[in-house]
Parts: sequence; C-alpha cells; structure tokens
Amino acid sequence: MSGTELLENLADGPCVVACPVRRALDILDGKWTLLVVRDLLSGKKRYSELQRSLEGISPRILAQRLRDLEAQGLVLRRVFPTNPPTTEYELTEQGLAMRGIIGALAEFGATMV
Amino acid sequence: MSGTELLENLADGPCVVACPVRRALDILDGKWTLLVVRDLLSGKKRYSELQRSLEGISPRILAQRLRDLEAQGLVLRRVFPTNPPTTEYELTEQGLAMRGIIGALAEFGATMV
DNA sequence: AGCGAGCGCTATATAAAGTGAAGTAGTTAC
DNA sequence: GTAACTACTTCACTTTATATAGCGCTCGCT
Repeated sequence: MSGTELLENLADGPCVVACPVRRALDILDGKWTLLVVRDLLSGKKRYSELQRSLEGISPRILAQRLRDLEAQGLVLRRVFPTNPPTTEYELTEQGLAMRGIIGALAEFGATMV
Repeated sequence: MSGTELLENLADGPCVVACPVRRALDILDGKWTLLVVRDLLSGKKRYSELQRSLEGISPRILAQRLRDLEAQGLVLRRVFPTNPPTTEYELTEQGLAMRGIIGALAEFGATMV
C-alpha cells in the first residue's frame, strides 16, 4: 500500500485501532530520533561523529536512541577492537525505509521559512 | 526543491546550519502533534472530536498543541457563538503541506509489523 | 425545579523525558 | 607527564507530558 492510499484510508475517520501513523510515531518517539536517522542516511557513522553532528545532544540520549533504534532492528551496531575501540552505526534495510519520512520532513521544513 | 534533492544535499554531511529536517522537527515537536495533524487532514474537526479520536491525550496537551499549531500558521481556529459554543480546527494551506509527512509515516508504520 | 450530560477548556500535582557537567578506563601522541 | 581520543555512564536539574479534577454555560428529561 502506498502512502497516498494509506492517507485515503485515514481520511475515513479516526484511527481507532492501531494506526500506522501512530505505530511509526511510537517507534520514532524522542526528540532526537529522526535526526539520528537523518545522519545515518548518508552512510555509517561512529558515535563521536554523530555527537559532533547533532549539536546539543547529550551523550546519554544519543546512546539511548541508538540502543532503541538497534532494538527495533532499524540500526546495526558494530564494535571494532581497534585502538581506541570504535563503534559503527549503520541503518539496516528496514531502517532505510525511513528515507521517505526524512525526505518529507526536509521538504516541509524548507517551505517553513 | 524536492524531497529527494534535499536528501541528496543532506548526504554531504551534517547539517551544521539550520537544517530543514531539524526545522520541521522543531515545529512538529511533541508526542501528539503529528497525530493531531493526521486527524485534521481528513477535514475540520471540533475539540471534542479530536479528544475522542486521540485516545489517551490529556485535554491540556491537546489545547496546547492546537495553540502551537495555530501560532505556526498551520491550523485555523474558529469559534462559533452557538449553544454550547463550538470550536472548529482546520488545516491552513500551509498545514496541508504536511500531508507528505503523514503519508510517509503511514507507509513506514505499515511495514513495521 | 432539579439532575445529569455535553461543550471547550483550565488548574494542580505527579511522572516521564531530556539536559549539562562531570567522570571512567584504556591508549596514544606530544 | 599530560593532554586527548574512544564510547559511553552517573548524577542533579529542568522541561515536557500525564492523570485527575473542576469551571461556567446550556440543553433535555422528569
């Protein structure tokens, strides 16, 4: 089902039962979640790269969001036994499905000057 | 600029300066904001209709979100001097631009079973 | 006349989420 | 030796959301 078709179904009334929009928002809850996803859309990133890019995020929240996304199967985490040890985060196939959301947000944000 | 083009620009690196995704998320911040928008996409709604549809929302938050959306120019609020007085909320032209976001969320939420 | 229901909220108290500064443990470059 | 990099954790604090109660009004019912 496409986004447009889903929208037409939504138009019939309130989502009484589990609505796909609500499910998406439950998964993507949290102030920084979609910004982490945005950064990962351009390829795998290390913890410190994300921290630098997401100006203002606290390390606690970044770690929490990455763990949550990993638990959802949206992000893959890989630790390398280098020196100092580095960790890489990468979107899974399923995680890449969020491209459309980020695109739509970017489009909307661009119109809101 | 389309969503895809914006995505390609994002791919170059972190959004150091005001990123459209970040701007969108700032505006749409809050757990219930996008669910309110989802409901309003199918036409104008009254306060009590929204409250019934958004099972679990507290009246305080609903009022706050509607006020915020109105302040952003995304929602139009109209009070009728009927008995009892009714209030109608409706998406503005600018508010309708969020259709793409809700569509993308619905599409993603549908894949996350 | 009195009762409860519906309208669109607001008030107050409490729980959850996020912030900011600091700390941890190991390694390496100056 | 000391400062920095790595990926985080801990703690005290603020911000945000929830739960519950209530307001002033009018309507229909009895």
